Amino acid sequence: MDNLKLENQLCFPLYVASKEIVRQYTPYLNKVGLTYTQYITMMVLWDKKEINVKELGNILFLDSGTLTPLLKKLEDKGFITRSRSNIDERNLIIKITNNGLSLKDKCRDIPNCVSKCVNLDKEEAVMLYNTLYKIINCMKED
Amino acid sequence: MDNLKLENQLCFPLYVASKEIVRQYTPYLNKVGLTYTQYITMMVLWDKKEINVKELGNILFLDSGTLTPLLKKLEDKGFITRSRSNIDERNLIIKITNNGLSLKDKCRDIPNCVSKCVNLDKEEAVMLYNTLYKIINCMKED
DNA sequence: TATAATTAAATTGTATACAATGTATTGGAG
DNA sequence: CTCCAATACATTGTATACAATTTAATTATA
Repeated sequence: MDNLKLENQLCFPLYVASKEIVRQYTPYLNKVGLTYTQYITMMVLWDKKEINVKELGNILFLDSGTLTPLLKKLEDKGFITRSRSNIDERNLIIKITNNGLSLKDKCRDIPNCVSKCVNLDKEEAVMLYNTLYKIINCMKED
Repeated sequence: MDNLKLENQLCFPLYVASKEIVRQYTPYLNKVGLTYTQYITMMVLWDKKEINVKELGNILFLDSGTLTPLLKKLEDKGFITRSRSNIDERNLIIKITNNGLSLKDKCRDIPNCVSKCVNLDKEEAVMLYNTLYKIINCMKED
């Protein structure tokens, strides 16, 4: 068995499924003025209201090279504010605005719309979820 | 249950796992002078020797906007050639070079190195593989 | 057979990703 | 208190991704 054949890779369907799922989100997210990465960033903010870039990066698995320009765009759109911490000027505090909070209502149906395109039964979805986090945690350790 | 919480998403661990796996490949691929996308492109070429951009895009789920610059880079590195078809000048034929063929030997151990970082038992891996292709096929239909 | 429609790549524009580097701030050792 | 290491974020450079448009070649149709 050739271990350098595309059909024998696990990484390839992972890479494709990830891209294609993100693509399914795109038309819905366009309507509310978000990209996929901006959307998951807003999810953290809907939950935490306030967070610094470092913590946000830890949660989203993204670094400042990705987050800095992305957060500036979310600020331009009026969904968040960016301000330095008084306690430690190195920290940039991201706060959600009222505009950003009310955006959540507009996104309410998006997860359902997308999950309809992915016909997994609940058992299969739970299995996938657990396996993916197992992979992620394996790699976190290094 | 809040369907806009990050922990309740299936797409998010998929997105993270995909990125992090690709990142695991990076140091090994650097040694042979490839990026991840170039690597999966070479996998197709190792198998098929010759293919046009359209077919390649269908296999890899990538469009010409991604492939055109990528294939130019692979040509610069001497792993492939790019030439128009005589039968239909619209088609660009990608052919693997001897240099590209011998690159495969240098990549032989890479899948094993990476899979060591992902501690899945065989049953779990097969399940993941099947679920991912199920998702991909669902979305192919639209 | 002229012309319209289709197709295959290439190009353009926008938005990630991430390694590597730079910069400003803070904390700690002497 | 001073200098040095560490930390947080920003910047730079390279490489995807993909929607939308353009260009060139081919096919279908009136």
